[in-house]
Amino acid sequence: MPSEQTLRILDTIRAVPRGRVASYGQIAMIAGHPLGGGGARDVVRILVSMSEKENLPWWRIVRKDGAIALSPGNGAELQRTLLLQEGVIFDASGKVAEAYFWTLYE
DNA sequence: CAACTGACGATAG
DNA sequence: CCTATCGCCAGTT
Repeated sequence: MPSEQTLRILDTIRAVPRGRVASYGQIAMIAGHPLGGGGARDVVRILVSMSEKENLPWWRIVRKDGAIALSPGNGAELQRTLLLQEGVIFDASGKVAEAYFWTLYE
């Protein structure tokens, strides 16, 4: 069974609005985890192991620089497609514009 | 129960 | 610009 911290992260991920993306560190921060890279690792672990079992919008999670974090051939193309379907645009370098990052204002 | 696994992020060189 | 290293630690096997 997931811990409370895990549940908080799962909940935070589910709270990302459609057509927006969030970074790992951002999720960790909102969920109340220590930053500096360590918190982001939590999000990674949770996504890797639980995104299939839980009902998570894992495709809305990207790296802080806007690039897709997945390795090519491991779902990266799928993630890009899913985001495009939600209206998220990628620039020439394959990154999401900062304007698409979830801001918590809504 | 021990070892392994990671889709990050900051920093230093 | 790039690579290397460290911090962080739940979940899976």
